Amino acid sequence: MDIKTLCLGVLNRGDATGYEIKKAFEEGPFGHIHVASFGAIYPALSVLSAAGMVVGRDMPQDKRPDKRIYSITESGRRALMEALMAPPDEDKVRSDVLFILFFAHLLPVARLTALIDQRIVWYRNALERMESGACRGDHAGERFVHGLGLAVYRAAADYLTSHREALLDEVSAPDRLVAE
Amino acid sequence: MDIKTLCLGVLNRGDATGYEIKKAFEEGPFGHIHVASFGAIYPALSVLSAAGMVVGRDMPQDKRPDKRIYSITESGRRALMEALMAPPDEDKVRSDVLFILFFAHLLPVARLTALIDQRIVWYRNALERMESGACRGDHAGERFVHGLGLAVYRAAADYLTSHREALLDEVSAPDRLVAE
DNA sequence: CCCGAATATATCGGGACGATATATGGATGG
DNA sequence: CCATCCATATATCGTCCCGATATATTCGGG
Repeated sequence: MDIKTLCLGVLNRGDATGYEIKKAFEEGPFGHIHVASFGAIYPALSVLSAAGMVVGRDMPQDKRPDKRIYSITESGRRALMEALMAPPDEDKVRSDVLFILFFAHLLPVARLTALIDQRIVWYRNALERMESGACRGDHAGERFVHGLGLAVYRAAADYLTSHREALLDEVSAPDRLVAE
Repeated sequence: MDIKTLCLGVLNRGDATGYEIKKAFEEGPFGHIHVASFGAIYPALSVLSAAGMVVGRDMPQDKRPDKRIYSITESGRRALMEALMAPPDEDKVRSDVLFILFFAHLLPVARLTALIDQRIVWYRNALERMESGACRGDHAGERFVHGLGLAVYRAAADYLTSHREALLDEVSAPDRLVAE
């Protein structure tokens, strides 16, 4: 799914600035679905604008930098629908933390502890935010995907909490030195 | 985590070719942790080789294309350790399917059904592969991360199975036409 | 009072992805 | 029986994206 389609998807829910689109992929309704960077969003909005799939209105602000509020057009909605009907790519995950934890036996126990504890905190914060309903929508699909995100995050947080001790015990066991 | 580090991580578990490294990120022990493409792996191995962090031996084969088997060096292990001690980046997820399902109210019910059912099948296959132990390792961290992957995939599969009907009912309800 | 965080847009370089090329053998199927 | 696809194996190349950086201002906390 290219960035242009992602922007159209966000704008289909309501008008937004580039900055607000970014937030939708950070802590908003798309938080656990997709990432997107400024360096991709702003050029994508320019291209979409030139193609007539979105229109932007400049909103000068006093106490803040000027905004440009984008709205999706009929042509944009058609392009979104077309993209939604195309065969989806495979999911792509990149987790530095899991990669590092994979090599737990090579790491100091203090680092392992910090890594796992920080991750549990991260999940707790994400769950709190998502449960607060700040990013829950009206449509069936939004609630379905939101619920899936909650279920997955809860499972991960539970696993980390319940298996944390066992891992730390295992890597700090005395026979580790012998095996080494 | 850049591709060079990912390659070093795989090679730290044992010698491998570029092709085998790719498979480790598809169906191997890193399957649910990280993605990596050929177009990134082969150049990374060349750079690592020039830097002396891996060494490659050419293995001519009769009935197959020739292989180049890489091994990690002491210098490569140091570089891996250094990368493992650096602060990890945030997790990055890209899920076309979840993005599409988010707009369930815009899609034909047949497409929704196919999308969800295919996804359930995908999770079942992944779980079967992971439970078979083909990609379970010896070290504590490998088993920990493996277990986390299982827990998360099971939660996702369960959620999809148990909420599938409700979503399909909701989007095919008669009042959908009225609301439209 | 200053520093950092938040709001807001824009650009640029480096790097990864995905498609494609090449070669071949085994399996699947019409 | 032949054709087509899949698996093995490496390599390159264009396109797109990420992440860092620049710029400007306001608000809140230490």
